[in-house]
Amino acid sequence: MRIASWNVNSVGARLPKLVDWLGTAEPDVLCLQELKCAEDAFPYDEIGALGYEVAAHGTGRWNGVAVLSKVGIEDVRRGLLDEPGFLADGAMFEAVEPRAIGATCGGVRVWSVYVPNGRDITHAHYAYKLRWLDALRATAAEELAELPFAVLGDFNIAPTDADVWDIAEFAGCTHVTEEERKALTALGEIGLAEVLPRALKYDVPFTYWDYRALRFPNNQGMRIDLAYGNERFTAAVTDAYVDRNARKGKGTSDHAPVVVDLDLP
DNA sequence: ATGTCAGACAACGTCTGA
Repeated sequence: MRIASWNVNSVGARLPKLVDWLGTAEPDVLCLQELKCAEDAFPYDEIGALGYEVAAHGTGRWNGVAVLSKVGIEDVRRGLLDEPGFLADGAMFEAVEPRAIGATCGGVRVWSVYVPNGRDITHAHYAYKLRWLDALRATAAEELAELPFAVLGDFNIAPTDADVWDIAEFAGCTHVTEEERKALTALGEIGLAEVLPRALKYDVPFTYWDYRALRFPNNQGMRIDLAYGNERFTAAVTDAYVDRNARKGKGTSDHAPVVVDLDLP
């Protein structure tokens, strides 16, 4: 079974690239992040024509996650256990955002997650990010005993200093702090381990390169799209890689897909 | 060079977020 994850930065804008990629990579299950569309505006027909069922969780302009599957979708769960919301500038109330969706696909329990960015360590969005990660841990802890189980998505955290092109550039920034990395360690403490992908080129399998400043041609990237699985999941992994080819050229996402191959009993 | 995208909006340019 092939399970992948991709932050597409708008499923509408990315539809031609997404259709192409599904045709060549042929994942059985694909976790999407940053749909940037409402649930009912998802391109179900185009994706369904390729043989995928879809479970989407989205409200419009920001965020949005989905699971696509050729091997069935059951027990869909939208949102985390006690998921915190965010009080946006000028908003009257805190809003829970569409950042997590879980589903059982072909006997594997899969979560597609889009962890809050954090913006700046002094910003309320950063505290929100840490609270959100705590809710993710609690939700995973509740579910991971059954079935092969995995959480895949855009974590907006580089697990080690080597996972950014130049750690000196990130002094005092989000994505590389001790607190954020502790949240990843906490996933380990409940029984999840990271599936480490191989790079198709260069040493580090970066998954994200800013559109600006020629970051991709200069390979100034970050490895922030991650996959964590329980023992039953990780023991079945036969290969994992980042498909940086999907980041090449015009009209691409700023993220590349992470692909995990499994040989499940 | 805060350098590029994407989406929404009383809207063909400016804003927010990444």
